[in-house]
Formats: sequence, structure tokens, C-alpha cells
Amino acid sequence: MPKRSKKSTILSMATTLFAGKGFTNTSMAEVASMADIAGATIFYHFKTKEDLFVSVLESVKTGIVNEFSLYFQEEQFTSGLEMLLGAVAYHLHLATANREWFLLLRRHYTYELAAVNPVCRKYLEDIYTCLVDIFEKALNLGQQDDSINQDLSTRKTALIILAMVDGIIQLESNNLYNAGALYGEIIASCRRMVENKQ
Amino acid sequence: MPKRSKKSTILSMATTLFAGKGFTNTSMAEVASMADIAGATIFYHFKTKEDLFVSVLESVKTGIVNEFSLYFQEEQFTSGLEMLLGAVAYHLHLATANREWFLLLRRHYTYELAAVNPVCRKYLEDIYTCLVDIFEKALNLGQQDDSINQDLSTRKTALIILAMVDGIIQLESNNLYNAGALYGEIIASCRRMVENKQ
DNA sequence: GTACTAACTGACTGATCAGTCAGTTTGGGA
DNA sequence: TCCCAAACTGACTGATCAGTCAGTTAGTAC
Repeated sequence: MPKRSKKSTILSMATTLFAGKGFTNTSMAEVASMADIAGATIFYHFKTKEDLFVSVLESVKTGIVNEFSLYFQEEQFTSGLEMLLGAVAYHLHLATANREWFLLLRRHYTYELAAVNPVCRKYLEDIYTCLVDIFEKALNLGQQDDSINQDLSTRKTALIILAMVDGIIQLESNNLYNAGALYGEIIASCRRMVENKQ
Repeated sequence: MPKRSKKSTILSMATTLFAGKGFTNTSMAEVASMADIAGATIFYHFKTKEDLFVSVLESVKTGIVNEFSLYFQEEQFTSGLEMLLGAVAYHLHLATANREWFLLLRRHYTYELAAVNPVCRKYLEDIYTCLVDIFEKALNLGQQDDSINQDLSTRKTALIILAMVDGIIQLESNNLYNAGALYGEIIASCRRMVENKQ
């Protein structure tokens, strides 16, 4: 058994619980029982509950950044437009494959803590910077190869697309509509929004 | 002093607190002290804390539905496209003018409660139906007067636009980006997404 | 075996909070 | 004036929970 198994088990269970039930509604006793350890053990590895949350967010940040850099190492794109649409599709895919990460990013506590805890804020900014930069790079590339409308502000458009994708992910997890059925339409909508009409 | 003043004061303070701090992080004692009444008084007017929350959501529903019906009674539009863009702009305006309503709609507890409480679910569905139907009506109108792309599924596009607007509102309240600076771009992006290119 | 440390634990504490209850106050009708 | 019901209250309770602490166990170096 590896040395850090208990610590990483705590982290994994805490991710599931914080994402699924929120910070306040998750008790340290629940995390402990889910990880099959004594309650006090968590406080040996993590100073406070808030500290545990920040560590969870750090692991989510690492996960998201790694997944995206892996994707763009492997994929080749024929144009900036195709790269943008690929990034949107991959973002939506990640949100399904790693629901917990994106649920955590929708929790209010994450942003409330970020307002007072610089470490938490840094991880959050790293995540958003990673996401926005990918869209912006694709848009810039597309303006160079003429696949993207030249009139767009690439920065602002990148933010709008991020907001749109986030909004779709949110709509789906709200359980009011089946937003999964929209994935095809979203890509088409994005295309119409940014493509260069020759 | 009107008879219902204390009950409506409780409702108003609870709206502010639930929206700003969430359900679990708001104590009944806080609501009471903000409303300047004894703690037990709340339980005279509302059976439980959950009951108070549902009443708050009901008042938010009433507010949103009223505001939109008022807006569309007064405004005239030259085309379906202009009606859609007007609705998007008004939605964004409402989110600024009535931050609390939309903050409450972003709280996870709202959706978690809706999953087990039919009354809560009904109010939520009423709100979303109101918002989606407005976009869908405008899109249908625009397909009739040729201002909107005929190829679009109006239902799916209405959902995507709702997700986009919600995403922008969320991005702004996250305090990571100043999304207010995007409002002009959003309207332009929507136009490019749905307009009929002659 | 001994000694030392990191990992781990059960039992506890003080604070917080939703909800209760037995009673008091208030306002209006006869 | 008396009466009654609705509105309101202070004092309380039982449960929950983050965090502490004094101690035990497991691993490792000599």
C-alpha cells in the first residue's frame, strides 16, 4: 500500500462530497466515514475544513489543465474555426466525463472563499485563464487564416463562448431540461456566431 | 401599519439572505434579527425554514413573470429578431436591477429542493418556462417575417440563448471577470447566431 | 531489541441552530 | 368594559458539527 493512500482517499471522497452536496452540507464525519477512517485523521492531514476544500480545488485545477494540454498535444486542426469548435466540444465532453470538477466550479462557496482566500482565488483564476486562453488562441488563429470573422474582439468573444458553454453545462445539471440533446446545436450556433461569411 | 408588515418583512429579509449567503449558511436567527423581530415569530408565519424558502421562491417567480409581462405589454418590435434581442437585453437588465432574484436561481439548494419538493419544482419550472417561451416566440415570429434563419430549431435555439444569458450573468457574479463590459458584444453575438443571411 | 517519528485514533468540547412551548400582547367586535 | 383570537415573544431543547488532545500503532534506522 502506497504511503499517501489515506490522504489521497480523503481528497477523493471530499471532492465527491463537496461537489455533490456543497461545503456546508458536507460534514467532516461524512468524509471520514466515506474514506473509512477515523474522524480525527482528516485533521492530521488537513489543518481545517477550509484547507481540505482548497486542496480539493487544487486537484481539480491540475486535472482540468492537464486534460486540456493533453488534448491539444494530440489533436491537429485544419483551421482556427475548427480548433475553436473542437475546444468547445472537448469542454462539453470533459463536463460529462468529470462531472465533479465542474459541479465544484458551480458551487457558490468556491467563489465566496476565493474572495477572501488568495490561494483559492489563484487556483480559480488558473482554471478560468486556461479555459479562456484556449478559446482566444483559436479565435486569433482563425482571424489569421480567415476562418473567423475579422470584426470580433477575440478576448470578449472568448468570454462569451465560455459563458455559453458554462451555461449549457449548468442547464443540464439543473435537471429541468435535457441539455445533452443540445450539443450538436451548440457547435452549430458557435460556428454561426464567429465564422467568416465570405 | 399594514397587517402583514412583519410577514412581508421576514420574506424580504429572507430573500436577501438566502440569495446572498445561501440556505444552509443563513440562520433563522439572522433573518429574525435583520427583520427586527423575535426568532420564534418566523415560525408563527412559516412552518419550517424550508417552507420560508419556498415562499421566497414563489415571490421571486411572481416578480420575474410580472416584470416580463409588463415589458412586453409596453414594447413594440419591428421584427422577431429585434424582439429576441430586446428580450435578451431586458433579461440582462433585470439581472442587474434584481440581483437577488437571479442569485437565488443560481443557488444549488434551489434545484436540490426542487428534486424532492413538488411546489418548489413548480415555481422553478414556471420561471424557466416564462424565460424560454419568450425567446421561442420571438424566434418563431422572426422565422415568419424572415428576420431569423429558417434552418434553426426555435426550441433548441431558445434554450441555447437562455443558457448563454445565464452563463453571462453567472460569469459576472463570480467576480473573476467584468462581464458587464460584454453586454454590447452579447447582443451582437446573438444577432450573428440567429439572423437570416440574405 | 531499542528508539524515534509519522500516521492514526476515540473520546471529548463548546458553539450553533431549527424548532417547541407556555405564555403575553394587541386590536377589534359586542 | 369584557372577551376572544390572532400575533407575537423569551426561554428552552436536542441534535449536529468543527476542531482538540492525549494517547496508541506502524514503519524504519541502527
